[in-house]
Amino acid sequence: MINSPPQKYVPNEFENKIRKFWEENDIFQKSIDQRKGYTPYVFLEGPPTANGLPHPGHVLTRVVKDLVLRYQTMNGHFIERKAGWDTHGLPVEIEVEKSLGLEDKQAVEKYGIKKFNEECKKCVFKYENAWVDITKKIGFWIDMEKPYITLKNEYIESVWWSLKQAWEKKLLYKGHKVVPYCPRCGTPLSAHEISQGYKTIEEPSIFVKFKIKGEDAYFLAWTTTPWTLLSNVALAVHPDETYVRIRSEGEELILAEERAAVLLKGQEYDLIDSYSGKELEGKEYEPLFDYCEPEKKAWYIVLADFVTMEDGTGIVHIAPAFGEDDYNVGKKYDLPVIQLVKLDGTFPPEVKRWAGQFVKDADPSIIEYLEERGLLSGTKKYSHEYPFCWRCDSPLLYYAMESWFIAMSKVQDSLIKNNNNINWYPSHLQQGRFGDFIREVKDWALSRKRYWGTPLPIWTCKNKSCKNQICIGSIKELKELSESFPKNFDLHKPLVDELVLHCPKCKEIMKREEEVIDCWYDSGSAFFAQWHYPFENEEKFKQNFPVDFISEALDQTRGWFYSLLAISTFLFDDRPYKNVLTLGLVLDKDNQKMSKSKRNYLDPNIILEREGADALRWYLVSANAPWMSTRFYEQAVKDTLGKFILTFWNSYNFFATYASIDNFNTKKDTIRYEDRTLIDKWIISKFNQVILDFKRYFVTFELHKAARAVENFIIEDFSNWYLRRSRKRLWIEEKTDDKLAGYSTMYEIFLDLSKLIAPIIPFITEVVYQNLRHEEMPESIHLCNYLEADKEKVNKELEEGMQNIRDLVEVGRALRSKIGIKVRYPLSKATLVCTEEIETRIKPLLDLLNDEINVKEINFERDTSKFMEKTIKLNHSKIGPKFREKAKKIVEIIEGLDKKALFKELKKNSKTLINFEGEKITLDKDYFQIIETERENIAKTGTNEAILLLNTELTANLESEGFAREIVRRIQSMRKEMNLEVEDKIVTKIKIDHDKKEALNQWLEYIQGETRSKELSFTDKPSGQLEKKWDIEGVEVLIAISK
RNA sequence: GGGCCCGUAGCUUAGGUUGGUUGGAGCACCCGGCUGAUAACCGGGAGGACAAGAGUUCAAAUCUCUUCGGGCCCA
Repeated sequence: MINSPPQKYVPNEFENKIRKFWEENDIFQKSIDQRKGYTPYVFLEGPPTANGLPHPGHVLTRVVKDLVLRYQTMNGHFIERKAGWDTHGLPVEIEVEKSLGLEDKQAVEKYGIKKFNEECKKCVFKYENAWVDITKKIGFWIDMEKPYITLKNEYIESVWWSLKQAWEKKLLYKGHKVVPYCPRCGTPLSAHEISQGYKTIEEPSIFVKFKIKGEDAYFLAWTTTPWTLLSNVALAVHPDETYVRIRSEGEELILAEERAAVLLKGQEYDLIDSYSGKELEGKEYEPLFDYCEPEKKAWYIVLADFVTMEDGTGIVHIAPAFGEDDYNVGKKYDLPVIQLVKLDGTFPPEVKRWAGQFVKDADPSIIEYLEERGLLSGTKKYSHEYPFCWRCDSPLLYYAMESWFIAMSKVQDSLIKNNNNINWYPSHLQQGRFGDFIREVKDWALSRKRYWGTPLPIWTCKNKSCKNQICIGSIKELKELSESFPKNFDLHKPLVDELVLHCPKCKEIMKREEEVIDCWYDSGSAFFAQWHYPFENEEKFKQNFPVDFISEALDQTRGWFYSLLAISTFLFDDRPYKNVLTLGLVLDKDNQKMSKSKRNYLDPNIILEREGADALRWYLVSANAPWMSTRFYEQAVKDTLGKFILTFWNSYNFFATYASIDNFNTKKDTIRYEDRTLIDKWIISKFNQVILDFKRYFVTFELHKAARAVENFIIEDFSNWYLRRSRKRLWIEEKTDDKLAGYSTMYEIFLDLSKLIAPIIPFITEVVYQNLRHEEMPESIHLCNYLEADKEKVNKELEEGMQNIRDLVEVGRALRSKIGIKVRYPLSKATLVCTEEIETRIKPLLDLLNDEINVKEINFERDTSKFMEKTIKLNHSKIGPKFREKAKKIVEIIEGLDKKALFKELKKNSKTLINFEGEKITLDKDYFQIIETERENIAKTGTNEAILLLNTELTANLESEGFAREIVRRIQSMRKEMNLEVEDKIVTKIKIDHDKKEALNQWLEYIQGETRSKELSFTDKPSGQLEKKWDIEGVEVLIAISK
C-alpha cells in the first residue's frame, strides 16, 4: 500500500527520522554483513585531526567517500569502513602551548613534558563529538566505534615495526637537514609555520672577489648573506652557461657572460677568454677566511643547475650549513660542512673578530672588513622575501640541523614503478605534480625535535667505545631490554626516555635519540598499522592490501598520498592503493580559501539544519568535477534544494497522492510493459539510458556528470514532460488500463530512480523507498542491489520521435504567443509539413502535440504551397541608388498596384512599365524580391524536422469552448484557495450576462465534470462559502462555490 | 622564485582530446502565458570583447607562446 506522503518536505525533520531508523535497525552494519563473502572493495580512511572543527572542505571529502562506498556496496562488494584519527603533530602542540600560555620549548620543558603531553592527548579529542556528530548528520557511514587512532600503543608499535624494517634495510640514517631555524626560540620551524611569516625586506647584497689559486685573477660571486661567507666551502657555476674572463679597472675577473653584459653595462672592459661552466669545474681558489681547517677538500668550483642568470654574477657562493641547495651540492661533491654559527645565532669564539655577535648584526662589519682587504667589488640594495619567526618575529636562519632520514632516494625506482601502477583521478597528477615530486625525491627527514609524537625508537649506547645503536621494533623487544617496565604504559615521551635499557653488546646503559617522528609517517602507516600488523590480523592485512580506493583533497598529494606510497614502497615494494581520487578544494563565495583565521565560511551544521544533508550532498557532487575547486555558500545549496530535491519530492508526492487515493496495488494492478502506452515506453527508454550513462560516468569518477545526467532526466524528462503529460490520465475516475499503465510506470521509475541516486542522497531516497517497498523487499534501500539497465527497452526511434514532438510543442507555443491567441482557446486545425519518414515517426505521438497547442486536428502535407502565397516586394537598396529623388515616388506607385498582377507580369516579361508623372519608366525584375507570405488565417513556424502551420480562425464555437475553460480555471483556483481535497465535491453558482450564458450552454457538463461540481446553476446573486468577481477578457463574471 | 590546475552572461556552468554555420544551458531579471505538481511549469526578451595580447591557420573559445587574475603544492 502506498501512503499519501506529507505535502511539505522538511529536510531536517525527515533526515533525523531516517537516521533514527538506520540506527534502530542497525542498517549500516547490515549493509556490510550481508556482503560477507563477496568481492571486497577496500577503502582506507585518511584520518582527520580532531583538534579543530570540521569545515565544508571536510564535508566534501566525507560525502564523496560515502557515496562511492555506498555505490560499491549496492553493487555487491564487501566494504569495511574503519574510521581513523590523526592525533600527533605540531599543530596540536601549538594549540596546547597557546592555551597554556607557553612561549617556547624551554617553557614547555619547565612545565613538564608529561603534563604537556597529557594536555595534547586531551586536546586531540576536544572536537571529537563535533566530528562524530557532523559525520552522522551528513550520512557518512563509517565505523566510528572501532577507529584506528595514531596515539595508541598498538598503532605506535606497528609504526615502530616498520621503522625497524627501514633500519634493517639500512634506509634509516642520521644526517643533516637545512631547516629554517629561530635562534631566539632555539627551534626549527615547520613549513606551515614559516609560510605564515614571510616578509619583504631590503638588505645589502655584495659582490665578492675570490682569488684564483696561482693566478692573478678572481671569481666574482654575489651573496645576500655576508655572514655565511665565513662558512664558505665552494663556488657554484651553471654547467651549460658561458663564463667570461675580463679585465676591468686593472683586475681580471671571471663571471657569467650574460651577467657581465648586465652588470658592466656602459663600462669599458677587455674580454680575455671565455669558458663553459663545465670547463671551470674543480678550479681552486683561496678562501676568504681561515677560521677553520676543513677536514675535507674545499674551495673549488662545483657545478649546479640551480644557478640562475636572473641576478648576481652567475657564480654562487656555497655554504652547506646554511642553505638547502648548498647542502645538496655539498653532499654531491663531498664537501665539508663548516658551521661557524652557534645555535643561539652568534659567532663562536674561534671567529675571533666577531665572536659573540649576532650574525645578521655583524653583516656591516664583515662588509667593511672585505672592503679593507680589497675583496669587495660592489654592493647593491636587494629586496626579497625573507622568513621571520611567527612567534618572536626575529629573522630565521637556514641552518643545517642533525636529523634522522629515510633514504627514499635509494628506492626511487620502486617509487616510480609503483606510482605508475596507480590509477590517478584526475590523471594529470600521476606524472604531473606527483610524478615530478617523485622524480626529484629527497630523503625523508623523519625526526622532529618536539614532544607530542611517535617517539623515534632508536637507542644509542652511552659507552663511548661501544656507541652501539639499536632500533626497537616491538613492545616485546623494549621490555626485554628494559630494567623495569610499567604495567600501564604509554609509548610516548617521557616514559620512553625514562626506561633504562642495557646495551645488548656491552651491557652499558643506552639513551634514546630524543626526537619524535613526523606525523605524516603516522598517517602514512595506516594501511597496516590500523590492523596492528604484523602483531595481529595478518590475514586481514593481506586481504586488504593494496587498498582499492582512497580519496582526499588536493593538498594531500605530497602529504598523505605520498607518505602512504613511500612507506608501502620500502616495506613491501608495492603500491598501497589502486585508485586515488583527488578532490578539489572547497572555496568560499569569492573563490578564497576557507581558513580558520578568516572565518569566511558558514558552519556546515547551519546548512544541514536549513537545507539538509541531501541538498548539501547533491550540490557538492553535481556542482563541479570532483577534482575542481568548488565554491561553497548557502544560496547554492538552497538553489539545489529548490531546483532538484523539491522537484523530486513534488513529483513523488504527486504520484503517491493519486496512487494512494486510487489504492493502486503494486502487484495486482501492474500492467505488462508490452501493454503500456507510448509515453510510458518512452520514459522507460530514457530511464534505462540514464542508468547506462550514470554507471559509465562512475567508472571514471566523473561524478558530476553522473549527477547532472540524473538531474536532467528528473527535471526535464520525467517531471516536466512525462508527469505533466500524464496528469490527465490519473484524473479519470475509473481504474482504466491507461491509468494503471501510468501508475505502473511511475511506480517502477520512482523505486529504481531512488536506488540509482541513493548513494548520493541517502535520506530522501530512503523516505521514498519506505513508502513504495513491499514486505519481501529489503528493509532499507541501502540494502538493495544496484540497478542493471535493460538495454532492450532503450528505443532510440521513439526517443527521436518524442524529441521532434517536444520541439514542435515549443515552437507551436511560441507561435501562439506571437499571434496572441491563448492556448486555452482551441484552434480548429494545424498542418505539419515534413517528410514521410518524420510523419511515421511522430504520428503515434501526435495527441501530445494536439493537446499542448490545443488544436482540434492535425494533418500532414509534403509542401507548404497550399498555405503560402508568393508576392513581390521592391528592393529598396537597388531602387535608391538608381532613381535617387524619384525613388520615394516610385515606391508609392508600386505600393498602389495590384501585387498579384504585378507578380504575374514580372514572371512573364521579366520587367514592368510604370507611369511616373507622364514618363514611362521600365523596372526589370532585378528591382524586386519574391517573398512568400502566409495566406489569410494561417500562421507558420517550424523546427529542423517539420513546418507547423496553424489555422488561426476563431469560430464562435471555438471561442465559447475557450470561455468555458476560462470559467473552469477560475473555479479551480477558488477550490485551491479553499484548500479543498482533490475528491471534494462543490456547489457552484455563476452570474454572467445572457449572451455568454447562451454560449456556455453546451459546455455545462464539461465545467461540472472538471470542477467536481455536483450542482451548477446560474443566478443573479450567487452566494456561497467563497464568492469572487472575475474579469475574463472584459466580461464580468461572479462565481460562488461551497463545499 | 619554481611546478601544477583553473579563468566562458550578474551567478553556476556545457563545449576544448578531433579547430569549421549564429558559443549552448540553468539560476536571477523583465514581458506574456499555463496550472489541482505551487519554493513548480511553458513561450519570449535582455544579458558574452569565451581574462588580455601575440602567433599558427582559409578558419581559433578550442592548438602554441606571453601577460594578468585565482587556487594548490614546493621554495
